[in-house]
Amino acid sequence: MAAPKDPRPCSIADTLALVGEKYSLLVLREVCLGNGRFDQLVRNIGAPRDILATRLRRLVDAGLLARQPYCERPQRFEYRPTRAGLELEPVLMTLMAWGDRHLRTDGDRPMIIEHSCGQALAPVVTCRACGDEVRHEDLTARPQAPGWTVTGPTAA
Amino acid sequence: MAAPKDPRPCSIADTLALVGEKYSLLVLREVCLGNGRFDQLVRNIGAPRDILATRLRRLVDAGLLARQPYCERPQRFEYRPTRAGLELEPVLMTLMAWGDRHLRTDGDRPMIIEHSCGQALAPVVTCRACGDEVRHEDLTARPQAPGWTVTGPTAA
DNA sequence: TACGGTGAGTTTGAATTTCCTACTCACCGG
DNA sequence: CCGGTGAGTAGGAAATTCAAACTCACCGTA
Repeated sequence: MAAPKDPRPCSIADTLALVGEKYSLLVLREVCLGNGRFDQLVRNIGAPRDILATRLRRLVDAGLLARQPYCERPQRFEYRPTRAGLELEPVLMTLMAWGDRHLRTDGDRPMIIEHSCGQALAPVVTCRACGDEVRHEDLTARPQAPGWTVTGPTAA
Repeated sequence: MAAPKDPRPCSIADTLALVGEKYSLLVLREVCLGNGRFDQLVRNIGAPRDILATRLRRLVDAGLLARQPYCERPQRFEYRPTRAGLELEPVLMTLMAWGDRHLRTDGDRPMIIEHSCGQALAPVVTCRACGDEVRHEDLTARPQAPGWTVTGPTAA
């Protein structure tokens, strides 16, 4: 999934090169839920075992997961999210919200995340500076590196 | 990329089944930037033309993109994001922010998005109800459908 | 001590996708 | 007429994925 051909330096592409392969983000979902054992992951994600092993290695190497023994004799391991891995959780929340809104009719949500404020979590992406919700019309792309051309009027 | 084996109903998995294939989110990046023409996409993304054609068909079918003629005689088309497609832009912003933070050293960001408030956009995922930034410790998973087991103490 | 079971993978060969290059088709401009 | 552009399609080689079986280490129990 490395992108040797992508002519543009881009943090979206770089991030996807790490977590954009099939199953990778579902692995993150599971470890964030606390289901970090190999066979749990196989069952819950439905991925072939060999592919899962490959993904796990990659995520550990990238520093998104840590492989921790949870019992010596017999050695057993559990995958847990690192700080960096946890920082991708908002992406998962946002994807889930999008799917709930666009892929499901009405209130048949398979999972609700409860926030500490007591409400069901409805994630909103906001601007740290002003606090407003991020909307397409409010964004303007400012390329900082060569390789970018932005044709649209408002861009982002 | 359909997930016939995934034993869990999950909006994250469903959303990724739609936009999780290689290049799909980069296509969305480009169309959000206004670069919606086929050859632009090929150049900017670095995808093989046939794969790109497949992805575009899929995204149009899913209602994330619209294929609009921008000139008759010779017929030429441009892909533009629909409302639903634009609603995935926050996901892109969040992925970009993560990549900027974890995959790059210091200030070599390839792209800065300027928000209408005048500041460089730093996207933060917040809870719509209370406005607080979403943090892992504040989340609890409440499965609504069968097929879910959540082992972790705090989950999400 | 043998027997079946679990966790965590690895191996193997077939099925699927991707990749790359070339090709098409419609048109335009000189 | 000639070369060039936009938007794809075609063909075969290369890389990935898949499913099922296999390994290895260990545990509980009978």
